[in-house]
Amino acid sequence: MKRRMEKLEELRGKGIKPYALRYERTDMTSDIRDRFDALLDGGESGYTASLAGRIMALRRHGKACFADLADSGGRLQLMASVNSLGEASYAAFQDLDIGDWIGARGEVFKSRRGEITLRVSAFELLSKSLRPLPEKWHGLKDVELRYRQRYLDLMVNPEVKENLMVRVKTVRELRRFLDERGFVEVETPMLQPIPGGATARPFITFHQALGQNLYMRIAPELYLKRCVVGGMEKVYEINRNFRNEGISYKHNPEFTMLEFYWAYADYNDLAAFLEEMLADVVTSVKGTLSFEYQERNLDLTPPWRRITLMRAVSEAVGSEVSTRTPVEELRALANGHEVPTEKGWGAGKVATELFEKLVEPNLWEPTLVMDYPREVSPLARLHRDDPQLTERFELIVAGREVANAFSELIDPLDQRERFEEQARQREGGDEEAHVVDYDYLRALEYGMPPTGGLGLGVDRLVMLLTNTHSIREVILFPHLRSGN
RNA sequence: GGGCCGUUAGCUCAGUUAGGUAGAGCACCGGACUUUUAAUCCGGGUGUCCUGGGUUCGAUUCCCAGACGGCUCACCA
Repeated sequence: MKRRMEKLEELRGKGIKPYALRYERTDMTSDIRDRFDALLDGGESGYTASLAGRIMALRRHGKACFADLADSGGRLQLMASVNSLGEASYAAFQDLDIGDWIGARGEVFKSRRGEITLRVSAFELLSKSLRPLPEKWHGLKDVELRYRQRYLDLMVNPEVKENLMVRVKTVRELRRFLDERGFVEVETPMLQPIPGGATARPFITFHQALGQNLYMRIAPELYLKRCVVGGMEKVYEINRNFRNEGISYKHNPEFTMLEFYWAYADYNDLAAFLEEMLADVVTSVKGTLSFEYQERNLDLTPPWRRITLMRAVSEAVGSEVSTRTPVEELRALANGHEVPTEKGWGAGKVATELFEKLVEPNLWEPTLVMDYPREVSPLARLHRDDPQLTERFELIVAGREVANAFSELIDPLDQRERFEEQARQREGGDEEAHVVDYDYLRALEYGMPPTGGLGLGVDRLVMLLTNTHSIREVILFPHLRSGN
């Protein structure tokens, strides 16, 4: 770094500006590589290109010098020599450092060893790099540095960019799929006076002018449903949710969620739609529905297995349980399987806990778990055949929840009761119980059409598609504790 | 928040078994070299051994506390 600062001063002394304004680029390295792939070894193309990018490697050979130039399309070799540049300019080229941004112009040829190369006849320094790059061969492995200085990770570890592109494509394909089916994307508040739509601890912030607390949203759900009340029959939003919970390999404080609401549809429609959507999106992104995840095969080809939550729990505990099973019996089963319970919990919550501890981690192939208990689903419509259940399902893949969907609760009186139940749980010490949202109740009182709604964890889907273990591998700048 | 593990050069890592302030490869600096591509050859270690305290004649090494990270458990998606 010290040496490079000196170089910077030397350059300025020679009247060379180390930070240029612009450069007239004619081609990307990828274009050149595709276009002249068929050139014979040692052959000339007769084409003159201007490339721009960062120098990633330098191989100096006295009166000739090779460099690898990286742009967003890839890398291309440059060759500079006294013959091509002249003495003075060649000396300046030799003085470049790995990491410098340059623009280079010259004819494209293929070297004797078959490498497509630009013979530099003119170049200019576009931006001087003052810090040495991480090692070219081993790259940057220190995970802390990789996350804290992601720009370095992006520079030297190609798979980081590949994973990012899978994420970009996934989001793009989700949008395309929904747009093609008449859904419209809206933007609802990130700052909410009442944090609703999920049960989670929110981040709290304060609005000075209003003199009141606002909460970073934990879900867009209640606002999207207000859109449906207003007559928007197919709406969606892909954006961040914020939850003030623990950080782990599958949790980041801010994460990306797709939520859509579809008027006149129920949860059966949603299940079929989800199968179609993921099959379409994943095929577009990966070219296949069957791929490896964490050294096991994963096949997302629909139709997916469907099982009710009570059925799954019954199989796991080895005895029949249903919504008629008394809470004491469920507790006894939980104890027998070393699943801890808390005293305020009802039968529905205990059954769900049994499912999450005993069944969910073992569901590898995509599975639609149907009919969650009423007690754990304060915004879902009661099941048409059993009022202790709701018309709700979750999609579990590789042991993790990927999507959550239900026939929406549109009955304002029922919704009021459910909120009041949640309020009692809150008073009983459950900090994450849902807060009553009176304005939302008022919206429902104006009438909401029968609607199906679905939420999909985009980061978790991308983790599956990139075969990554940690959510931090699919989020560009994951949260870490700030150092001193 | 709990448990376990880790932190040494710009990067990737050795090492101090048993206390005497440290080494390799790449990168970097000087030299040779006009088709190399992890270029090669010759010469050169550039360091707050995470931080603070303790023990000791002496600590990067041993002890204690802390910071940050990883894995994991708990909460959650």
